[in-house]
Amino acid sequence: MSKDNLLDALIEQTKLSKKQTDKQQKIVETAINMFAEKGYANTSTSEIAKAAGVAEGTIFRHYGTKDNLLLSVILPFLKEALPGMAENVFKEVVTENTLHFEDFLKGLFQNRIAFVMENKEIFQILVKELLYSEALRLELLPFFTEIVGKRVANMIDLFKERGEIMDLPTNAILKMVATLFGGYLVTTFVLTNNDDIDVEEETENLVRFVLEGIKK
Amino acid sequence: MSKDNLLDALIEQTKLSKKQTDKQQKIVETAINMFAEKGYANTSTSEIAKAAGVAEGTIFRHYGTKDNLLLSVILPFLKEALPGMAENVFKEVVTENTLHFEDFLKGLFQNRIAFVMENKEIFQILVKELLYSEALRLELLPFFTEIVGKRVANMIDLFKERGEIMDLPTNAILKMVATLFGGYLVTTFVLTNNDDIDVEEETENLVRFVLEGIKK
Amino acid sequence: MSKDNLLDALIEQTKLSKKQTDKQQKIVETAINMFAEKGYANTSTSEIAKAAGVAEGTIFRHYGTKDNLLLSVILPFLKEALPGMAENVFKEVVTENTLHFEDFLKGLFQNRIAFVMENKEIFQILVKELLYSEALRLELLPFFTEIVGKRVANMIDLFKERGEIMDLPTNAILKMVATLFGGYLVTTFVLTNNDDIDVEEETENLVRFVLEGIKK
Amino acid sequence: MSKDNLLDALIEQTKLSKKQTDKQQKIVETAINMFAEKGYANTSTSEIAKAAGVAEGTIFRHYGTKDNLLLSVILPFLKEALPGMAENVFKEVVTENTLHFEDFLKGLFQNRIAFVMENKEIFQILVKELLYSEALRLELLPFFTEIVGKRVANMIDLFKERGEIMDLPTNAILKMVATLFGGYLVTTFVLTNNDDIDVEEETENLVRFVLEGIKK
DNA sequence: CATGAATGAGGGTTCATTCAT
DNA sequence: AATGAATGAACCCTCATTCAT
Repeated sequence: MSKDNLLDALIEQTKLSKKQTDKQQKIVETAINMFAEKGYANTSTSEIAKAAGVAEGTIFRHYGTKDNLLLSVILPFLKEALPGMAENVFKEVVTENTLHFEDFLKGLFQNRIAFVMENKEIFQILVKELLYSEALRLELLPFFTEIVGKRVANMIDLFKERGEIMDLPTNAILKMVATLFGGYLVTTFVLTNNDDIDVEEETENLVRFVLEGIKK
Repeated sequence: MSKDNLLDALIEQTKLSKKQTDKQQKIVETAINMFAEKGYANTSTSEIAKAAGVAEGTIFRHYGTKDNLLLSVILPFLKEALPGMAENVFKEVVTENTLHFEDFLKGLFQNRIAFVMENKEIFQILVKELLYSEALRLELLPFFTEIVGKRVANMIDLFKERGEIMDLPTNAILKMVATLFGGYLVTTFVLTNNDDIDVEEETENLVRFVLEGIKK
Repeated sequence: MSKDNLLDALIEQTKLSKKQTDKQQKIVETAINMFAEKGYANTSTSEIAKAAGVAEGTIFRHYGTKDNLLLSVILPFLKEALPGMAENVFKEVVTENTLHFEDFLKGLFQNRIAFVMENKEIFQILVKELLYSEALRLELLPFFTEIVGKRVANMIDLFKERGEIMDLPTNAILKMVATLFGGYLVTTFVLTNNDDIDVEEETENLVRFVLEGIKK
Repeated sequence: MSKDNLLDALIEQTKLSKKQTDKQQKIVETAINMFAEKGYANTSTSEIAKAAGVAEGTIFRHYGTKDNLLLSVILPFLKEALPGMAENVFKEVVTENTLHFEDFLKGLFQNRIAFVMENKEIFQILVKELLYSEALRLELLPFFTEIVGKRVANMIDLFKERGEIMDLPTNAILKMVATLFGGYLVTTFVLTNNDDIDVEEETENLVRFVLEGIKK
């Protein structure tokens, strides 16, 4: 990561979104596939160029750096996954029908699983690089905790007040739920490459587990 | 991973365990630190050599390839973590005092957390490379499921019969527990570098969550 | 230098002097600044294009090659500095007031210092590339000796006959004077970037040194 | 120039002077020839490698950087040319036989001309890069003025007191002499590649010119 | 057993130049 | 006339690996 500040890059990119060339699109597409498959460090720009049917120089004309190409792949994903999510998702998910925490959880899980399924490859890249690059980790994790964590924490607090949730520290609850759901996403979409998933059923299982555990 | 069969390598290594030179020990030690910190792909053999106070040739004299050095780092860990665990751990954990599933779970979690804490760096390497290398993934995951999964599944079955656990498919239960515990280990020891953990308390939280969920 | 013959280029250019576009002018201007500052080899056409506010293609549309752009920068300077000088300068400098060699020398030095000061950047480029490019050197130096050297030699001969100058080989005298004056120009305008110079005084010093040396 | 401080590099290098491999020697030799001929910027490391009969990697194994290779070429030259000169040369040159300034000047010129002749190619490199690289210029020129300039200034002062030299500002005199001699070295050994020089005679001419000028 | 010089394939990147628009 | 996307050769540099000592 050459960019010092991911957020700045994110914002800047939103502005710049000049229309892409055909070649550019092909490059990004190819890069996504290859990064997802073999990891960023194990994919060479010359491979990408060849696979994209493009001269290697073309990559650098558009993205300047390999690092930057990675950013160009990740940022649009983050842009939709994080801040966007914070607002839109919760609007979608939390409606009048959300009578119980269970409903909220189902909505959230289904929505996010669907999103990751649609962007599975970028999700794979992100997870891999998050583990491999401390820089990325340091920049992204707090950001994530801040934006997403807080919202969910609020919901937990809300339903704690309504008496639906155990009287444990919100943070502890949040951590458990996040760990489980994160673990689920990584296991399902990165470790094993499950393509046909019954989202409904998986969600059901996750939510039941979160709420009731396994004890009879 | 150049080795076609991790298991063969594992077995072979056990035999070969010829006594290590001082230099060899220093090399492996250094490699562990650097692989854990920067990832396998981002660590060069020359760096390792320099940091270990050893000539670069020495590394190749002992390990032949860089890949092989990685194996030499990972295998002893696996050797203890997997098959060894299967037997010894369960012996330790499942005693006459294990009256309830809760006791089993506590014992297992505590034992494994302790083990990972003792081998944190190798665990980091393993997780990172598991994501980065499909070869490693393909070889290790089934192996893991087979050896460890089965044992735990047996325990679940046992306590299902005793009426302590919900009447859900054993696989589903296993998956939830594994996802949560795996997610916990990765989050705690790879994503964030938590050094001071109250194992007792963390275990308590995990077990309670697994058993009862969060619903009041 | 791709052009085989600088003189031909020079002559040709004189004819072609078609009116320049605004863009063209901006390109040349910018090129002069950047070549002078960082040297020809260290300045890329894309840098020039960006700094000139012009598309990179535009440079090549007008100048064909980077080499040619360099020529387009240097040639007009040479055109005025060399053949032009030979005639005009000597007309200006050698008048009825030129009673003594001292007067001639003062006039010549002042005139040329003024000229270089007005074209300092191109002079810097020329000196640098003269050293870096043997082709340019081979083409320019004989030319220079021929055109300028001869004229000055004639003057030296003239004043030798008048008994004002030592009875040494004209060539030896010429070489000394040229070395000193050339060294002066390079030191002052290339090596150190002296901006405020008392031309009068500097000339005075140079001339006195040439004529009388430093011995009491 | 990546090294921030040429002096530090110079000092450090003196210490490190570990014995060179045959290949190393060949590399430096070849680099000297090619840098001198075509300039640093126009010589590629692959060319050097090929010409030296060495793998390109070998260059970088020993010198790390192309910049560093340049330094390895220049520094030993400077080490002998500058500080060494300051002491040794003046000891050689200024003896009891140095009755007059003329003697000093002859000694100095002859000695330095001989030195440059012996190291003609490195001298060419140095001059070229001095013009091309502002960094090098900024670092070297003050250093040069300080070490060498001062010594000569002292001599000038000495002979001014003895009444041998005109009563002009020492600095003005120094500048003239330096400009002439520097100009002479550059013209003779860089601009034109004079191989057979009658050092005796050239020195004679220079000294006479410095002392008496050209006026009858 | 240990060294470290040497290798050469490959990596990311730059750049002058071309050409369709 | 002007653009700027595209090119591909060349550039500097890294690295796992080999081998003579």
